[in-house]
Amino acid sequence: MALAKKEDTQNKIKEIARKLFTRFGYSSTTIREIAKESQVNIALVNYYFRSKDNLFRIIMEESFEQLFIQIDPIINNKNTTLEEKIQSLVSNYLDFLQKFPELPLFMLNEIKNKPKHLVIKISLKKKVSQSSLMHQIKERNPYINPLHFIFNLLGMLVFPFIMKPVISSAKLINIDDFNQMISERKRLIPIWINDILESKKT
Amino acid sequence: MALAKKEDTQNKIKEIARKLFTRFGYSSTTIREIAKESQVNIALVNYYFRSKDNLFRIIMEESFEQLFIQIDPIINNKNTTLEEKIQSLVSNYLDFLQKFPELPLFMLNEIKNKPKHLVIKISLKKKVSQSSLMHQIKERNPYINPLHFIFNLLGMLVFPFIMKPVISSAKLINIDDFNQMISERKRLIPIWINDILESKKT
DNA sequence: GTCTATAGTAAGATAGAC
DNA sequence: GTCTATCTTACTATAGAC
Repeated sequence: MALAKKEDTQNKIKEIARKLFTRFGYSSTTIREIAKESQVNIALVNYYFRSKDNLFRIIMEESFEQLFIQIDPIINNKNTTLEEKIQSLVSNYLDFLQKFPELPLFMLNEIKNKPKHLVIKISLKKKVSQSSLMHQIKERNPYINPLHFIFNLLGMLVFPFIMKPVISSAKLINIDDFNQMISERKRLIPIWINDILESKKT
Repeated sequence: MALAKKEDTQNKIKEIARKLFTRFGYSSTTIREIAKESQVNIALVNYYFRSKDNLFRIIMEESFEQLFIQIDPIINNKNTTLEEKIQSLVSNYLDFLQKFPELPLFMLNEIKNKPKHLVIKISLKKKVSQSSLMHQIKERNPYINPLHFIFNLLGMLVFPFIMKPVISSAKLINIDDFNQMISERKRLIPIWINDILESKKT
């Protein structure tokens, strides 16, 4: 009972913290606000997580893993064609981003501001460059650095969500039309990526 | 003479502030640090700019204008073809981004965190949707919402710079290879955009 | 496990001297 | 125009009671 309560409270604090960090960033989020929204005292947050910095680090690591756990099994599946991988990536990632639309901008910005949090991710290079996806891209179009296609694919997926705050503020389109466009992109991005992979080899 | 000194100091403070705000964001930048780097006292910063918030607002407005002053004359030029517009956009914007690589991530993040700063930009909708570029895209491919192409074009241009901190931290590629890739993209993006504009109309 | 109370620090802002 | 000194506030963190 005490244990269950403990797990509950600790987890509640973490999830509130995740929400606030993701929305407002590290510096604009205070332990006070986290405690208040979690309906506990400031001291308790530090009791469970020792410091604001440590709490943030835990959340960053979890978010990072969440971001990459989506794509890792897809890009390293040896039994799928390039087309199947792209289709699967687009579909899974857009679903994921619709659930957590603020995650990419938050992560990218915090990584920029505090590179120390990135110690774990040096493995990223090996993960990406040795992936099955990378090899298949290289095979399909040997004339162009495959990173270009990674940039293009990731950009097509992520960029609308990074622009979302601007779109909302400027009332460029409303939220329904935005979601409508994301649905269309599930169908269109694989076609576009295929087009540019097949593009004239100059 | 006193006037020249005034202009000098005021401007120096603003440029230091711009650098710090752009690198570390609003909340992580302190007036103390701005003053220190500008080699003046805290009081002087407030003397010239009244408050941190006001200084930030001025810099945001200038940065925003700088971002759009690049593209406005290009997308609204009635005497150029779609291909010429795209070529010109890609070339100018990548040059601009190589000079100010941190600007997009900074702007996008601050807009997300403080939407109040976006009052001026409701005109953005009219600017974009009524632009000559938008009409030409619609003409070229009437089957797909032209915003898709705007997303794709902007994403292809901006996304590598938004990813730059991750790339550096993860040592995915080094800075020379990055710049090399940006140069290649000046040539490649217009080709790719043309490909997806011509894509099968499903 | 959870709270109150408080120490210690750092921030934004301004009054007043030069 | 520029600085020193200071007020006020808000933050992180922890000691100690329950």
